[in-house]
Amino acid sequence: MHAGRTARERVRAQLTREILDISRRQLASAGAAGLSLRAVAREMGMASSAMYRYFAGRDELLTALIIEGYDAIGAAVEQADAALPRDDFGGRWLATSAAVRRWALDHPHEYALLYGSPVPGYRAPDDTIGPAVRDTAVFGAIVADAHAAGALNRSEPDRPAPPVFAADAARIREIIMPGVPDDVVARAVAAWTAVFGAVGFELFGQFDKVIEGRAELFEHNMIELGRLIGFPLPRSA
Amino acid sequence: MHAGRTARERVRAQLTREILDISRRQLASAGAAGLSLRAVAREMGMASSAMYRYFAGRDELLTALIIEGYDAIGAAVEQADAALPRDDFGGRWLATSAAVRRWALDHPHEYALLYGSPVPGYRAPDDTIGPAVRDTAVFGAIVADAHAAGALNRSEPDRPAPPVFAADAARIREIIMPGVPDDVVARAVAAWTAVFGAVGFELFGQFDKVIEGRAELFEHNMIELGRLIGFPLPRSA
DNA sequence: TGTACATCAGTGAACGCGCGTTCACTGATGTAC
DNA sequence: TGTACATCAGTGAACGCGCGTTCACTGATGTAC
Repeated sequence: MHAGRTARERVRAQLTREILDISRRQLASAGAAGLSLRAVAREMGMASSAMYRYFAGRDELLTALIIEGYDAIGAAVEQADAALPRDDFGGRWLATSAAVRRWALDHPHEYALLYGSPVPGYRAPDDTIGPAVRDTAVFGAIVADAHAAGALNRSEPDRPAPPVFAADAARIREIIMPGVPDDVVARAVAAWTAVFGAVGFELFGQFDKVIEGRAELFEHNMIELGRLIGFPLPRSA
Repeated sequence: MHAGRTARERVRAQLTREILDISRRQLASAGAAGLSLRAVAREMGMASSAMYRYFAGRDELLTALIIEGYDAIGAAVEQADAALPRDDFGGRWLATSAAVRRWALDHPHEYALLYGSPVPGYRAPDDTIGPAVRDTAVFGAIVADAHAAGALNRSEPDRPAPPVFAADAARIREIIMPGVPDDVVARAVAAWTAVFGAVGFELFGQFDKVIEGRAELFEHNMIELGRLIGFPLPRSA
């Protein structure tokens, strides 16, 4: 199952892959700001000028890495979600948030590229927007499914979302959370950002010398946050 | 009120300040990874070698910036907290979380240096640990005060924290949250990381083209999160 | 108050390194007839 | 099936740049007597 017909096309595809793999590996040592075409070329055993047959420049390479990264974490989250019965909303929430954490721990530098500080001097083109929401779309579907099934119940009384948020909520509803009312969208955003807050703290060192039982605390907190949205979740961990 | 007695000492202190100020400004354009002694020296109108009279090297300069950053955000949070009556626990929570967001928006690159992706090749020395908890200590005091006053009440039933978390909770109690039981510590950690998750998403671009009413959504979500801890908070925004 | 000496800030050249990007080129692969 | 030409991958040298750090030095400031 070779993608291109001619030998040239096949070799090209394979070398492009190799460049991306090596680049991703180099992110780990130098970070995004230090990603260097010359270093990649060196490891490929090619002249640095040959890189320009594959990518128009450093920024285009970065963009490709970002898109692949979003796709990878998105796929991981989709897979975690797909493994559970559609009506196990609490389980799906816990599985997807855990998948985000797992992927982040397994690919710390890619995670930093996607969700950490922006790379100075680099501006992401619009191509990255689509892949960027892949993981969030899974989460949105869980919330939408649970709401449609009438399964979102909270002991906390509901508070209306702020009026200015109505436009944002409408936009979010349209893309990933059909039929979900504003205040639930707001809580969903809160919970989803909290997932990345917890992952970021763990990954970027804020938990160092403070929190040791990280996996357990993460799951515990995800249950609390899931309750905030209203997912049906177990009483005790 | 000059710190040093001799003219030399005063000039030295002033130039050190100037180097730090220029460095901080340069963080903005080049990011932490691109911070360069030579660029700072150029802007100071000095030979690059002269920098070594003030800092032993690039890493020591970075460390100084990190420490000043933690101190600055810590001071901002302290100030926000101090402006409210000690027994207005909900207000103090909202004020401190808002202060974190405010400071981050006002100093995006410093925030990225403190809470974003680690700088590749740089390892923070232990000097940074103390200042790093200054903001968190304020938050811890609010939780501890509220708990001591018996003011933490939730509609959600309590869930015990996971057993492995006991050691972490003890450590946290000792440093910043005296007298607070494990499950409350766990929820406090969840809420505090969620603050930085929300700020990070806003600052690092995840909200671009999605959320416009950011200040309002932030405050709304902080009320939800504050309820999760059990702070007394208003019913409607 | 004045002199002799020690301390320290700042200079400028240099070392050795890496980077992104351009350009004219060689030689291999693919295509049209 | 064979030949002529076009396309494309990859080379290597070069341009112009920036970086951190070291070192021997000059000259000004501070200190002890």
